[in-house]
Amino acid sequence: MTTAARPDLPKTYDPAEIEPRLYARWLAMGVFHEEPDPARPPFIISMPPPNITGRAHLGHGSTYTAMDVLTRYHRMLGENADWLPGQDHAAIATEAVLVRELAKEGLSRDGLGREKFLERAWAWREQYGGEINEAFKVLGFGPDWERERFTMDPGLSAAVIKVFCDLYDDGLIYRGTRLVNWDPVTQSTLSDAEVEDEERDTSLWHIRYRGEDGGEGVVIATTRPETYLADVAVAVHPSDARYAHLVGKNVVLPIVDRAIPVIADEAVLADFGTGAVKVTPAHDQTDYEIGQRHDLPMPTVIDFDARVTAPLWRYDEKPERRAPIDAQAPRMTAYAGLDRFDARKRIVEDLRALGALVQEQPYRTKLPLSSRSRAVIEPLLSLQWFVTMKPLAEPALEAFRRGSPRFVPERFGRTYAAGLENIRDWNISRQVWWGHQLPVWYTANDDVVVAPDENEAKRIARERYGTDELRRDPDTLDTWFSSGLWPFSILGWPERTTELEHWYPNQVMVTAREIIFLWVMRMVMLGLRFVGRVPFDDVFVTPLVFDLHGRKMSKSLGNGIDPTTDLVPKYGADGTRLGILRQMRLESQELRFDERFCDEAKRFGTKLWNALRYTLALPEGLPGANVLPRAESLTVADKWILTELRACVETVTHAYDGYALGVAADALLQFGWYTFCDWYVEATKAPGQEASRGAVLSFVLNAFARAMHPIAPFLTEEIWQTLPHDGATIVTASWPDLAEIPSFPEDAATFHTVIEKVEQLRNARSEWGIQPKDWMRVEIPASLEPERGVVESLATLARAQIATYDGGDGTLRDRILAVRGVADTAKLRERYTREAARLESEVARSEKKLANEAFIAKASPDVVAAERAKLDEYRRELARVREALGALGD
RNA sequence: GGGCGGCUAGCUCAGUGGGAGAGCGCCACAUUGACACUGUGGAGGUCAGAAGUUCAAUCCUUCUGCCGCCCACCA
Repeated sequence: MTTAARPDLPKTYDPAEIEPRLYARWLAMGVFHEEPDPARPPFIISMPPPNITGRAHLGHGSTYTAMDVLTRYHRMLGENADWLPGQDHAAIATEAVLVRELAKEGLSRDGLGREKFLERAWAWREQYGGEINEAFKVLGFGPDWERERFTMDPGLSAAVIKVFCDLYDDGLIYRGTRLVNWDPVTQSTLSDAEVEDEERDTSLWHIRYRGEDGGEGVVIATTRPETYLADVAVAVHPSDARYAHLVGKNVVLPIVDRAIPVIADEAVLADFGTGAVKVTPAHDQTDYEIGQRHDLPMPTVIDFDARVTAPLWRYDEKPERRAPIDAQAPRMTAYAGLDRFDARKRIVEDLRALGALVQEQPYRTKLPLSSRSRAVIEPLLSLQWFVTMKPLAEPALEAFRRGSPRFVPERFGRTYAAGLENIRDWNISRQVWWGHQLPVWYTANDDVVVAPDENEAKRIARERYGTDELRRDPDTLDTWFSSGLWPFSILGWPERTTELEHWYPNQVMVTAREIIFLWVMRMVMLGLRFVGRVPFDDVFVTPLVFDLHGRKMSKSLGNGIDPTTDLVPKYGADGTRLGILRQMRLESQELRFDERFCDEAKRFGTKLWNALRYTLALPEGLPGANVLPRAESLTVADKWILTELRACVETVTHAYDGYALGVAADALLQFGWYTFCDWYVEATKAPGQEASRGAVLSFVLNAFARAMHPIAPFLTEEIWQTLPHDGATIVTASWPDLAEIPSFPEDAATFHTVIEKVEQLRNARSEWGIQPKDWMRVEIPASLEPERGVVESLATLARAQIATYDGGDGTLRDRILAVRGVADTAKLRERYTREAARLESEVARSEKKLANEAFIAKASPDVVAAERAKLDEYRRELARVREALGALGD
C-alpha cells in the first residue's frame, strides 16, 4: 500500500505536464509488453498498419483509440492482452512522396536508377517513417512497441515471397494481358478496390456513324468521344427492333473513314442514350468484355501517359512487337500526342464541323479516380500479374456461413459476404520500385521462373531451360498483398513461433468500413489458406469520421483534423479520447465530429481532479486502499454512492464487452460528474458524514479511476497514484470486481428520495423568486427525518428551514411548505395554475386510459396497476396544488 | 439499378411498445474554503410525412420524401 504522495495539488489538472511524464514512465516500466502465456486467455489485436507516409487524423482518433481502450480493458481483466503495432510501406503513396522530393533536387526516379532510388527510400523511411508512432504516443496509445513490425522487414518480406511462390505453384497466380486500371500520374496499375468513383458534370455526345452503304447508319451516345478512333464495332441489344436491320452490316467512323460492324450483345441497354453503343475494347471494361465475346480486335489509341497515339497500335507483351495500325494514320495525325482531354475537345469540334455530331447533352457521370493520385483512371491493356480469387473466396464464404468472423455491427457481414460472392481476379503487380519485387525471373526466351531467391531461380532455370541467364521482373507487389498477411506474418509465420501458436487467431480486428473490401476480405482468405483459420474472431467496424456538416474530412476541404496538433494541446489526450468516444455509436455508420464533446471531457477531467483535491484535503485523512467501513457505519449517502458505483461498473463492463464504447463513455461521465461530484461529494459535507466519507470517497475514486482508465489513461493514473493504492501502476491494476462493491438498494432508494426533495426545494426557490436573504420553511416526510442533515445541507441554496410532517408520502411541491411572506404571490399563483393544468391533463389522460375496457382486458396486469397508481398520485397532487392555490387567496 | 444507414429541442446526438432525454447554446439566479474549465433553476420538441398492426406507436410493418454511404459493365 502506498499513501497519498502529494497533498498540494494545483487547482487545475494540467495534461501538458502530466501526460508525457506518465507515458515515459509506462515505457520505462514496459507495461505494454507481453509474452505469450497459455495460462491466461489471449486478447490480441493486430494494429492496422498505418502508412509510413501517414499523419495522424481523426480516423486514428476513433479506430485506434478503440483498440487502445479494448486492449487496456482486457489487460485489466487479467488476460494475455497485447496490441501489435507496425507500419505499412505503402508502395505507391510512398513512391509518390519520394518522386516529389527528388524533383525538388532536380532528380528523377529513372535518372537515379533502381538501386539508388531504393537507398533513398529506405533513408526516407528511417527519417520520417516513425512520425505517426510519436503521434500515437501523444494520444496515449499503448501498443507493444517492442513488437513493432514493418511490412518490408526481412521476416515479413520472406512471408510475402513464400505466399507468392505457393500461390503460383498452386496455379492461383497467373500472368496475362488484361484491361487494367492505369494511373497515368503514378504510372502504375491499381486494383479495382483502389479506384474510387466521383461524380462530375460532363456531356453525353451523340455521334452519327453513317452506313457503309451510304444509309443513315446509326447514332451512338458516348461520354468518351476521343476513344472513338479505336472503335471496332457498334453494339445494340439483340431484341432492339430499331436496329435489327443494321446488325451484321457495317457503319463508317467519321473523319477516319474506317468501317466497323454492327453487332448484337446483351450488355447493351436499349433505353439508355440511343440504344447503340460504340465498342472500344482497349479502353473500356464493358467494351473489353463485349470484344472478348465477339472475338473483336483490340486496337489501342491512348498510351501510358494518357495521350492519344497516332497511329493506333496493337498491344503486345513485348514493346518491340507492338505493331502500329497505320491504315488510317494520316487522318489521325492532328490528334497525335494530345492529352486525352485536349483530344476530346478537338475531336468534338471536328465532328461538329463535319456534321457528325448530332447532339451534345449535359450529363453527370461517375469518373473512376485513383485513390492514390486522384488522377482519372485510364483503362488500358497491359500484361500484369493476377491472383485467381474464386478458390480463395469460397472457403472464406463457407467460414462466414458458419459464423466466422463475426461482424459488429452485424450488418457489415452482409457487405463482406457480398464482396466475396462478387469477387474478381486481383491485379497484384505494380510498376513502382518501392515494395516487394516479384520473385519472378525470365529467360531470354521469356520462360517464366518463380522462385524464392535468385539462386533457386537459376537452379530451376538450368534444370528446366538449360540456362541461368535470367532477368528479374521489375514490378513490385500491391501493398495489400503484404498487409493481407499481417495478422500472421507479424507473429513470425511461416516459422511456427510460440506467438503464432497462442496469438492466432486474434480476438478482434478493429477497422473502418471502407477497408472491408481492401483488407479484411484478403486477410481472411489468405489466413484461411496459409494458417488454416480465420485470422480474428470479431471484426469491429468503427464509424467514419465526418465534420459537423457531414462532409468527409480531407486536406483539400481544409476540414481535416490532426488530433495531436489540433485537439491534444487544447483538451489533453484524455479529453480528446473521451470526447471522441462519447460520439461513437455502435450502430451508426458515421460520426459527425463535434469538438464540444472534447471540451466537455476536459472540463470533466478538471471536475474529477477537484473531487480528488477535496478528498485529499479532508481533515480526518484517508484510510488505506480499498478499505470500507462495515455496513453499519455507512451513511445512507455512502450506501447510495456505492450502489450507483456498482451499477456504473456493471454498465461499463457490459459496454466494453459489446464494443459499445460510446455507452461506456456516457456512463462514466454521468456517474463521475453528476452522480459522484454533484450529489455524493456535496452530501459528504453534511454533518454526521465525517466518520465514513474518507474511506468511501477514496474507495469510489479508486474503483472509478480503474473503470475509466481504458478511456482516459493519464488522468486516471494520476488520480489512482495520488490516492491510497496497491501496485505500481493503474495500467496493470485489476478491473473493478463487482463482488468488491457492496450494493444497498433500499438505502439507495431513500437517498434517491432525498435528491427529489432537494430538487423540488431548489426549484421552488428559483421559481418563486425567493431572495437569497430570505428563508422559507419547508417540511419533509417523517421517513426522511434521519437524513434531515443531508437535506438541509444540500438545500442550503434554497435557504430552507426544515420541518418534519407525518402526512404520508406526498411530495414537497404539494405541501407548499409554508412560504411566509417572502415569496412573490403572483409568481406562486402562476406557477400553481400551470401545475394544476398539467396535472389535470395527466389525470384526464389516465382516466381515459383506465376507462378503456380493452386496455384493462389486454394490457399486462403490471401495466394496469402502474397506471392506477399513477392516477392516484396525480389526483393527490392535483388536490394539494388546488388547496395551495386556494390558500394563497387573492 | 441493387443494398444499407439516418431523419428526436437552435446545434451535435442518446433513448424507449405504456407519463419525451443529455451536452452545448440561450435566459435567470448564486461568488464563506474541491472546482467559474463552477453550481442551481428555466425556456425550448405535432420524435420527417402518410397508412397499417396493437387496448396502446416516437419505437413494430408498409409506402413516401429528403440526406448520406456501399456495391454494380448504363456507354
